[in-house]
Amino acid sequence: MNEKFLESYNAKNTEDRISLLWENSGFYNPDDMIKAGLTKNDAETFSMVLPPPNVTGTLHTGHASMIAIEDIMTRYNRMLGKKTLWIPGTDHAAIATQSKVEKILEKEKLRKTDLGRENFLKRVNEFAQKSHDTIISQCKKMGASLDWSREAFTLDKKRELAVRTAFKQMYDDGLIYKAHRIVNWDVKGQTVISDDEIIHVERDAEMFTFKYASDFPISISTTRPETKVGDTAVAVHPDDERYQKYIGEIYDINFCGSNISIEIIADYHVDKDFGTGALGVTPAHSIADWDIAERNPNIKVRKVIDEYGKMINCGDILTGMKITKARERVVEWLKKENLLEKSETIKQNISTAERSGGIIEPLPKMQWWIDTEKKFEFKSDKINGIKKGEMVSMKEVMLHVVRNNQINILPNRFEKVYFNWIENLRPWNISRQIWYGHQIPVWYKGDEIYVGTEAPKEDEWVQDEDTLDTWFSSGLWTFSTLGWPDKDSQDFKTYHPTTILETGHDILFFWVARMILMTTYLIGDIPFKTVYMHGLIRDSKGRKMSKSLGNIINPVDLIEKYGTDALRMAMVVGNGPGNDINLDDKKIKAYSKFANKLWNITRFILTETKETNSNTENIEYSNIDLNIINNQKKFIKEITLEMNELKYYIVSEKIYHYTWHIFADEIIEKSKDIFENGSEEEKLSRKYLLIRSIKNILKILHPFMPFITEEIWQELPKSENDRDILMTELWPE
RNA sequence: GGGCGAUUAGCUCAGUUGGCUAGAGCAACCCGUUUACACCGGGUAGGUCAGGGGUUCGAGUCCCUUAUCGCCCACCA
Repeated sequence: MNEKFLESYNAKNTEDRISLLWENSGFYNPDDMIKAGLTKNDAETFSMVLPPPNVTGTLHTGHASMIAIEDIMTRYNRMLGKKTLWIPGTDHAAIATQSKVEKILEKEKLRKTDLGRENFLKRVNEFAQKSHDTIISQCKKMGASLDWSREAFTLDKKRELAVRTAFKQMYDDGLIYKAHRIVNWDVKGQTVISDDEIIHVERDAEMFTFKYASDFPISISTTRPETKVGDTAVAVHPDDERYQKYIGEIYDINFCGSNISIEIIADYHVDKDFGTGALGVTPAHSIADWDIAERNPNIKVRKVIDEYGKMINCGDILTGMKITKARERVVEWLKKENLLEKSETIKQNISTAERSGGIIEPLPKMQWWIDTEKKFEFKSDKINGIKKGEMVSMKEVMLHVVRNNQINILPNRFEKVYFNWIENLRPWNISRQIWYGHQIPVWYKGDEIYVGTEAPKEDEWVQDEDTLDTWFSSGLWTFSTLGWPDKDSQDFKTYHPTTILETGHDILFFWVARMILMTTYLIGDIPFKTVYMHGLIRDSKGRKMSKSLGNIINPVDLIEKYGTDALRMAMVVGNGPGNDINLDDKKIKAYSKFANKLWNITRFILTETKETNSNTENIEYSNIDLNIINNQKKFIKEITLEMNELKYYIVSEKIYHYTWHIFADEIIEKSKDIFENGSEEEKLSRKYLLIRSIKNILKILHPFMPFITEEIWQELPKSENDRDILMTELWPE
């Protein structure tokens, strides 16, 4: 018996060493498993991508729990004998990373424009590289059995080809188009963002009720008086008797120094009972009003706010003013002109940008869009219910594959959320006015336009300056990591579609939906069969972990303190799909005790079975022991079923319970009596039983607590039936 | 405004298709140092399963309703 068993279990002295053993074995890579004869060449496959962490910093506890669950899936399936591939990678995260670096530059009193595009990108790349290295080492500390030989980055060369290929195909099919439409403009971040990157924040706002002019027949209400110089209509409900007589009339007015022309129109969108029942329509600076203008094509669009949040094109008084200043100025003017009728404080949801925190200023702009409603020719016969060549829209396919259960989302309730999102999906704005990301693969030369995977050879072609929404490249992730667009890629043929996608429910729309969109369109197939959504990790009081609360826990600190195995168990036990869990130090501590318990169990067994042969097959077991073996088999059968149903949160607890309270408290305790008073046959039988049991326990516990189980396995006497590395063992029956 | 979730022992939570005499970990209390383990063992106490109503032979589990907390979505100016 190795001397280390004379002391308590020491995770610190064990985990890095075991990590190296696994890595050097090469067995994270399914090809090496096959070469070594440990996996059959024609075995069933299990494949999964690691949701690529953003290179914006370090991993948090949420990542740690994600890695724990996914590694359990991976190790379990590997032990089932499947060709098992878990692909690592990181995400460039465009806006998120760029804003992070801009914030760092701010401290140096620098702006990105001071550096210029090239130098700025150099800074971002340095930052991203550092962050990447930290993330990778954290993944390894967690025991993640990721195949590092296949590591990918959303912004590397191979992924660039995938992005450009996808873009070109969508462009050629007319699904990607350039259009002048109203967008969500982030004044602070100086870029457009998509609808999903908006965070609504409730705030107090002043709502003013007034008339444009004393001879204007209808009063309107607004919280944004400054935008009223951009009004081109007043909309009333078609059935509103108060205003019907005015519909169709046009009024030319001088409003706060600006000449405006207002047509009174009817639109069903207007709520008769809200405010005055009449809505001042500002098509250029309100998304809802833009829609009204689209329904009423004679309504003009007048842009009065520019990209810097300043008033433009609106007369001498306001032009050049900042928005907030202009608001005060208009109110002042209204008062002076005696037009203001009412002013009250109301609660209002204001749109802010997820990353910069700046207020969103809707304004019209030329941008690239993806049309999810336009029909295209479907590419394959792989989706039940859609035939090759059939004309379908992305929206339809996205709904179809989940409705007809070709993709299952767990827990099920998220399917409803998913459907609701798709049904209300607007065109997806994919261009960003930032520098870090995939530059749009479009080149211009005068009026000519070229879209392709490479720049045109001749001179004078200038590439579009915008970059793509980061989710465009992550949408391709399940297949861009497997060699697509190379149609001969062996990985793609073998491992796509992936078996499962495990991720947080906060990125259901951002990522999961976009992967389904991209894959069904480009490949004509699903990206994964099952979506498993884990919950958020909160602190011990159930609060979200955030910088402002100062309650962020670094998983590496927890690992230092309790060991990775204990942390993994704490994150898995009781953590069912979709539910948030509170992470308590006490819980992790409990599982570090469990690791020690297992260690002591091993010590006892090794001491008692010194001279026993390690082959436990074909033994004449006593009746008592046969009974124990049968119960153990029943137990393994039971948890195997639950493993297949992805119920790790139950299985982990059951193994804990079995190991401690059945195996240690009952079976081992009674063994002492047998070794003292039993017959020779009974003693021998019991020794074999203990060896057999500990091996089985190590195997079933291995996906959950890989380090300690491997460490013990390495010290156990092996028989010819045992494999050298527990990670490569087969799941017991 | 729409949708979803949670409410089970002092604390954190399990409890899948209705069969439970309702479980686990931590905390508490009592006993125990018999060589695997005091990071331990044996034991005790603690719950009208948020409230109310219903379906059923039977409900923590299904239905309705109320309350509280939380989350997501939404163009109410």
